[in-house]
Amino acid sequence: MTDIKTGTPEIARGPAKPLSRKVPRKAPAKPGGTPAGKRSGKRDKLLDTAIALFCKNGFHASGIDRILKESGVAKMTLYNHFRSKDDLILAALRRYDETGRKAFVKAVEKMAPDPRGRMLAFFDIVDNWVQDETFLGCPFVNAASEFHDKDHPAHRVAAEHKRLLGSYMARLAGDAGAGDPDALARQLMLLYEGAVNLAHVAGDRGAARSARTAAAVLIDHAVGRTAS
Amino acid sequence: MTDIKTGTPEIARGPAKPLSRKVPRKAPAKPGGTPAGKRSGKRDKLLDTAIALFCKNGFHASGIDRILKESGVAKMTLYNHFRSKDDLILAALRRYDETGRKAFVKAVEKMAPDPRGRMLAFFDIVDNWVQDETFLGCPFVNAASEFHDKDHPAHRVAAEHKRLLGSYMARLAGDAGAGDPDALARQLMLLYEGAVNLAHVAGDRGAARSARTAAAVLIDHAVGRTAS
DNA sequence: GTGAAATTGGACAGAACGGTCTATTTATCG
DNA sequence: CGATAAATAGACCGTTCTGTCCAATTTCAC
Repeated sequence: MTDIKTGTPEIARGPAKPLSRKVPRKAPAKPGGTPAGKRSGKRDKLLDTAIALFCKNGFHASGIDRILKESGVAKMTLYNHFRSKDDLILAALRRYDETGRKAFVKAVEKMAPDPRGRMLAFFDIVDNWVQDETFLGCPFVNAASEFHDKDHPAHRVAAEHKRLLGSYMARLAGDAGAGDPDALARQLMLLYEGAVNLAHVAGDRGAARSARTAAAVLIDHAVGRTAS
Repeated sequence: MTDIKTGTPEIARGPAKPLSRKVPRKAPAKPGGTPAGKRSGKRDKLLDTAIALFCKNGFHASGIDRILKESGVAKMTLYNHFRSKDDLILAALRRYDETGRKAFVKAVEKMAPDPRGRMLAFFDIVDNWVQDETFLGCPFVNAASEFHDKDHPAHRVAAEHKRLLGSYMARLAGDAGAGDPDALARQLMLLYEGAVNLAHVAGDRGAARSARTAAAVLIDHAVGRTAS
């Protein structure tokens, strides 16, 4: 793990040494082009188990041995795919960011066709999320909580996740005709962040619905004011 | 620490066994009434050091030995005042809640005399907070992140902290003449929570100012709509 | 089948963890 | 002063942690 005394994360820069002895098997690279399919089942299994345990019990509190036991993978397999626990944490967060964000956007766009409706759908999806019994807070907020150093890779991934989500919201705000899309998006992201965290910390089940109501007010204010 | 396998916090209920051999020295209880003064300097020092380290490095990542070294207190002194590390965490959070919330309210009331001004002052103070170089996120969000179990005492303290802050905001909203003070307060608390967390996770320095702008819109909407 | 790579289980190391115990010193108050 | 309680340093215990090493086995491409 990162040495908390020096505060220097040891895996900040990309891979230096190859992880596996040679090139990992991965795609056979047939000229015909066989679809990659299950590239590395063990790796995926590790990442799935890891992110689940990190979400449930925290990053520091989730031991390697626990992850291995739960995933049914041998220790050396883990250390062939990842350099360290920090590296595993980082990979799990990155994966969760990509898949989670894609799924989120997809759900939003499926729920409403117009930008205003999509901005509101944002909060409907959050409502579904926080009402879920398995809801354990935003994994990226949790990551930033355990890795306070802004230069820590895990914190960086968390910040980037929030930034990308905000960019999407700004695009919607622009499409909706807001005079200052970035300003509106920022305000809506405040409500989003607030809803997720109040739901988690205070156990407020209705946080997302309140956020939606407030969002509607802010949207109308921002759009109506400059559109009229 | 709490056994993460069973998930059962062992210090949920109040003190069962006395911590010190006899009654701690504390106030001499002279009939004349000598002011308590420094009741237990060591205990306070431990709590101060502990909360600082917990904020900086996290709860799990802050070892007992580190806290002792930093505070210059012997290990047995700690275990005479607190039953366990979990107990120390809890006491530190409780103390931070009380002093922090009092200071917050005091600053708000000093900054503006009227309820509407005070609701906005809320966000000015948050702005000061998050702009501070030493800002490390909300300790209670951090606590809830590391102790996900809603029944864990630390999570409970965090939830109570948010609830009390929300109650204060609701009182202001009522005084300001909002038709539904609880609803407005909830919306403003969403902005508060969002500002603190976006500032921390995404490093957004302007989050609190954006929150203030949005808060003004929501306040005017809630008050003007029902007051007219 | 053959050979190379991936995976396995388990032992192991070295450090850090929370917590206990004891013997000793320091401070406080009647 | 003398009694009593608080605080001290440090050894110590059992556990858990990340990470390493190895010999044996399985998987897969050809």
